[in-house]
Amino acid sequence: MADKRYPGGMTLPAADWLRLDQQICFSLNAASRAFGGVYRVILKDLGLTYPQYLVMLVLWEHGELPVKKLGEHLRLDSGTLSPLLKRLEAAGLVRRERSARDERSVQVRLTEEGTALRERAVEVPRRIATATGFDLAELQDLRSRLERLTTALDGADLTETAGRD
Amino acid sequence: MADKRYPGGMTLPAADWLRLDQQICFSLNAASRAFGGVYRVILKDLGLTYPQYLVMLVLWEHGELPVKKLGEHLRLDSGTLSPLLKRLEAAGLVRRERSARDERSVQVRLTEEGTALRERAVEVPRRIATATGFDLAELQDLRSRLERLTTALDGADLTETAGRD
DNA sequence: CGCCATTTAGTTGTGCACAACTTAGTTGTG
DNA sequence: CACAACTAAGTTGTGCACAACTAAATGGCG
Repeated sequence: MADKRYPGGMTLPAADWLRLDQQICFSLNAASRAFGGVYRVILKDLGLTYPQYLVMLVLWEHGELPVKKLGEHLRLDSGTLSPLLKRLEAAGLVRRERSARDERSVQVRLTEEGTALRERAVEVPRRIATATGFDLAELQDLRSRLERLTTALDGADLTETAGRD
Repeated sequence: MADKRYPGGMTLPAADWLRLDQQICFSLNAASRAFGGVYRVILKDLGLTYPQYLVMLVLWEHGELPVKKLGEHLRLDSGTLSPLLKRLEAAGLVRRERSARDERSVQVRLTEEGTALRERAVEVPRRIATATGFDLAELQDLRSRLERLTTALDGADLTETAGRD
């Protein structure tokens, strides 16, 4: 119980694992929130929150989409998207309408105003990138590591439940 | 406006920046939430949420702390911590008491139950690390990159406001 | 001492994430 | 066709993040 074998072949005392774990999960969490803070300031001009901006990015790239597809792109479910989209609609940036072909589905499409907002958003990424202090290669590298991490976490087998064997 | 110089000396069309930006901010966000999902499952046994676990980690490492110091460690303010600590107190894991020396300050300390929970928590980090599929060196490296990122973002000068130059 | 700026927690309100559930529409099968 | 299984979106409830604010205590400074 004191030491644990690990993929890299290295071992650490369990007490140190607690500290390391704290550092890693915390850094990720902190970086994510720091990012959110920077976006919050920069997006204020556009009247968007960070998650709303992500939705708009997807719509600018893919055009009209059903809520379901939007959720797949963003890894979000209708519980999060429904109220968010309602706010975007209230802001006049998107419209939601039931698909005629499949009445279960709701198509989300940009309004003229929503499409126009893209012009004002094109400068956001550069400002964000500058704020990170990272160069392009580093950002790309970080992105690929994070995607690998997310894939691993999503596919992780967590059945090794506490007490049982 | 089409191309932007960038620290690394590389350039990209603005439209591609929008896509890249989407990828990077989104991967960080997604990784953070994927982490949260894994923690949620693993911490269920301990009756903790992920932010509550972070608070417990700090308390296990540093012992009794005022809310203010706790917030500095976790990059959180009282608006988040106050209700969270109230829930931890309701769960019997911590106690909060006004400092006698400075009555503005509230000391947060572990109860016996809270201290004892550490024994059951020591296996969490290993399970998390395994779920990431990363080896120790990669995790350390990722952590240091994320910390550098957070520092840069926190210190970023965002005064380059929209319209002006 | 009296007064005011500062500091520390806490409260309120908004928005997001997510589990669990509801509602309505669709599809497959006998 | 009837009916069960499934699917899409929305709703409800809990908890977190954060801005803006309030309340109370502290610490200077004239």
